[in-house]
Amino acid sequence: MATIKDIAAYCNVAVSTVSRVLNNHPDVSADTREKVLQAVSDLHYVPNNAARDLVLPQSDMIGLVVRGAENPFFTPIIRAIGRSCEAKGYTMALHQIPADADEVGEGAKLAQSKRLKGLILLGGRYDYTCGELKAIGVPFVCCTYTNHFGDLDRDAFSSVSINDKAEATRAVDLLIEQGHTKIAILLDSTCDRSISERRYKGYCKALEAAGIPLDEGLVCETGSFSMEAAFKRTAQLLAERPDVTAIFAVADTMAIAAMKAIADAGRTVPDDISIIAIDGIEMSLYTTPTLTTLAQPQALIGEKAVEILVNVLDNGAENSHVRLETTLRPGGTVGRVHP
Amino acid sequence: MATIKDIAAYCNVAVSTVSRVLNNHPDVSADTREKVLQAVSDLHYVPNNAARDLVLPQSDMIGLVVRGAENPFFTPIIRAIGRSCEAKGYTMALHQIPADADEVGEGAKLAQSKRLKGLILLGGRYDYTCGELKAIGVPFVCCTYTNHFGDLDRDAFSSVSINDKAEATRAVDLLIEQGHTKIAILLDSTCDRSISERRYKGYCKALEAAGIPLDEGLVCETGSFSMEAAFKRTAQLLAERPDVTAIFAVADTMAIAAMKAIADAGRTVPDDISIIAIDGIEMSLYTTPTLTTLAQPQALIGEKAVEILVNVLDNGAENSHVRLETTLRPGGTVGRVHP
DNA sequence: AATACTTCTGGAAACGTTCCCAGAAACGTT
DNA sequence: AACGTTTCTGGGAACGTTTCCAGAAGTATT
Repeated sequence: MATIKDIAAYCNVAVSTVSRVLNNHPDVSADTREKVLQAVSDLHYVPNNAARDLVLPQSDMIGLVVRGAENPFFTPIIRAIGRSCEAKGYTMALHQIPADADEVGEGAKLAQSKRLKGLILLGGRYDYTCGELKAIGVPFVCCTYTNHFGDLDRDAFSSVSINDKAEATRAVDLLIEQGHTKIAILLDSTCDRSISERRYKGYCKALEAAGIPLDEGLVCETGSFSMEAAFKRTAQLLAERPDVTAIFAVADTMAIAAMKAIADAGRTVPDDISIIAIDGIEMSLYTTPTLTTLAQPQALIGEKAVEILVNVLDNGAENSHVRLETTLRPGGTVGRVHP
Repeated sequence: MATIKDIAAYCNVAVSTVSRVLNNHPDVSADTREKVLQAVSDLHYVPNNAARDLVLPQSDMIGLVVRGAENPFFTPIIRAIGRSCEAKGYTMALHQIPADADEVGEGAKLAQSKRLKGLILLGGRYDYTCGELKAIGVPFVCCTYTNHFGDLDRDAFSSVSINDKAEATRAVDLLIEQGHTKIAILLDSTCDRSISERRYKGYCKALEAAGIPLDEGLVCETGSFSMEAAFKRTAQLLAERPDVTAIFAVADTMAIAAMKAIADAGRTVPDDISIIAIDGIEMSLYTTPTLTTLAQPQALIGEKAVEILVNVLDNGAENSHVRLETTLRPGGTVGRVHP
């Protein structure tokens, strides 16, 4: 509860002097500095952030707004962002928002009310209007957004993500190479502008290129992103379509839930059903068999996001859009089709 | 960037009037209120939190300091805390700290610099001194701490957790009931005052009660909490001790990693090796076989923590210590020992 | 018509910082 | 001895809010 004034009174100096000591300004004599520092520790002084933020033109805080933080895919990204911010002299302020909230709108309010210098948006759709974007005023970067901008103003923000459509095609191609033709896709929804939609498009593209007609009965929407929904939807698929031989899941968590449903149905991975996913979460290294997945460079995503943002902030750089590539993490869940 | 002054000027009223409107004070006429609200939306006004926090005696923020947020066990707890805070009119401020940081010390600084009303500490050890605790001044509750207070002043804080020792005993008893005697324990460390230490004690107690001598070679410390470490340590155990028939893991994540090591070694769960754990994370529902675990009431832990804290905050209640019980979630990883 | 309420509004202090500006003190140079 | 430098220190404004206090305007009561 001690304030800077108490410190000043305690050692008979002016508040401005105390402030100088606290902020490591050079023009203060050695013994005054020591005296003040002593008082700080004697009185257990801790600076009041509100006062500091109020007077400072801007904070050194970068806001990280994450929607759906329960997804373990985000964990390493969040950590990387935290670390990178620190390395660049910024502080990360983490803000979780519910899955049904509007990420950008929330971020805008947050940025203004907390005087954030920049914003990183993680996880979510990008179904906001361009006007809202510009109104924010603070630079921001969208992480793991899709690469399809639609009617968005590309120059108004930065982004870092994989090419969802192309990577999905790659994943499905791997199944096709093994002779699969009855390939199901497991996704939360094909809803407009979602990451799933882009991956769904990639799935369609791969099928088309291989001359496999799209089979609506193999498109499995779960309605939500939960493992439970993925589990149930897979069980339903297996019951309805005994001919399916492979599943492409748009997320590792979904794939893991699907594997359980397959096992419960008395089928085997990969002998009866092959499965591949995109994400590369830690947990998917520990399934049996190990999940075959296109691993996203999670740490790199976080680092790049901070790098781009800080570049805009410190050097006035232009907004940019970075596309990263996944790495195939070969597991044991993809096998040759059995006739 | 618009301030309350801009609003006041825009519609020819005093700043105090604007403030009243913004804070829903009753004593302001209907048309003035409307005029101000119009200005607020015209000028895209967003209140400056720093200024508000500065003048207010205390914020309505409850700080949640979590160490090791990458552990999926915490996810539902965090969500429950967020929701409960909201329901009680408080705002949760989430603050992640690195695994090597001192949780309480960090929390103390945070609480003071951000004028938090209360603090919830999640995940971590309790190896701090009592003096530090008291110095904080703001009420706080420790979540998932162990129930052994040692030299701590019980009245200085609240806590909510399971009885780690007793639950561990219960878990190991379940293995013993199935005829197992060569039971390994998988933990990060038996380090003083950690949760693992308490569960280790419970393990020892169960063995002793059953007349099984403690076998040092079956006590598997991993050194860290990571899945990778658990995986490697289990592989080592299986190589060194072919006689082991059961494993008690102090956390679900560790158990899942262990199951992978067992599969890689060509052994089967539960036919060759039984495994049981404590925690009950979502992912452990999707292993094959489903992990048998003593599930902690994660949501309840979060809710209780907030309830206790708010009770102290709002009603000046005494600190209290709540012990919750786990629920056995029967899976398929525990079987009768084969001779 | 005077008084006492009620209802609404404005002025101003306060919160704890930072930072600009002015000036004191010490020192060297002419 | 007078003057410029340098080094350090103090005073005070400013940041954007909230809230107390005083008072204006309107209404009801005597």
